[in-house]
Amino acid sequence: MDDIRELKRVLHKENLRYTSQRKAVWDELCSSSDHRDAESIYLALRNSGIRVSRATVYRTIEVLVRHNMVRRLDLGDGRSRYENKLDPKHHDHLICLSCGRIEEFVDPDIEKLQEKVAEKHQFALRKHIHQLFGYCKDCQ
Amino acid sequence: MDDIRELKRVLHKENLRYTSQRKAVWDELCSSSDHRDAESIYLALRNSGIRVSRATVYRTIEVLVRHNMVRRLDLGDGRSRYENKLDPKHHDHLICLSCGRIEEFVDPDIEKLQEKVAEKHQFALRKHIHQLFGYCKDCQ
DNA sequence: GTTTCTATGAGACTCATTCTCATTTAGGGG
DNA sequence: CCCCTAAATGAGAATGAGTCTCATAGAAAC
Repeated sequence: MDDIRELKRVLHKENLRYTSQRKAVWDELCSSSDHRDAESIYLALRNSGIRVSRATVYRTIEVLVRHNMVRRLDLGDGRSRYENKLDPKHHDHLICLSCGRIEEFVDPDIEKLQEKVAEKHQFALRKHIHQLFGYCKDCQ
Repeated sequence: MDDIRELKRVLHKENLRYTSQRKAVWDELCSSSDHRDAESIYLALRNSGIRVSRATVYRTIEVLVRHNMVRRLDLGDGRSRYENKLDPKHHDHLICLSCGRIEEFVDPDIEKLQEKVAEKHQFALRKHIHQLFGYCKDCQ
């Protein structure tokens, strides 16, 4: 991956050091486009022999989220999930209540309507959460 | 409040007993249309002299949510909020990132588009979370 | 290489929520 | 009204995701 450049750029900008652990966490988040929780990232790294602690995984994710390289998702089960956000196309999520499967959707009309709602309420919109919960076609 | 009837009906339907604690939690949730967390409900009841435990507050809310009398909100700060849902008009939320103020919104067009998205993905839609985060007019 | 100052790891800690289990209570007979 | 039994409750222990602490390791500057 050459997205390492992006990581270096961001760390440099904040006067943070480029370390093997920060690289490893970012690589792991780039290696799949899944919705990963912190523990699974921690375990994946440990299992591939990388010496890292949970604290560092959390601390690194924190930095990545702050710099918009990673998006934090809350699926309502008490564990945050993270997805690599370098691929810049915005999307929201459909979540199956039975099997947990996650599908992504984009709807420009909804996006526009959201902006109108915010405007009407005089809110300066920064982000949104839009999640549809139901049963996927295999679970109905 | 005469919504006590609704509580009795639901408890009866599930062969659960009508207790003073369950009544108190439900009353408290009806007494304001706010977005309350479990601790504030617990404290409000204790302060008005009602003998109840945190466990019972949580257990009762669980029943109320299961029976659609209460909606659970997740504002992303690690504490669930609850709102009385007897007043049946559905709404979603605008949340101020600075002062925490919550405004409600309804947009029938968005609701319709959501259904279309679910249909396109062959999901049987059960519920959704739609939250807009930004800065309210006082905080900008 | 030495200095300096940030990053890390291990494990303690926090805090919302859930669980356990001994005790109390609701509610249907008698 | 009282009894009986299963369900509900309270107190506090347990859980689990996430954060904090602090001694040590390692990067960057000199």
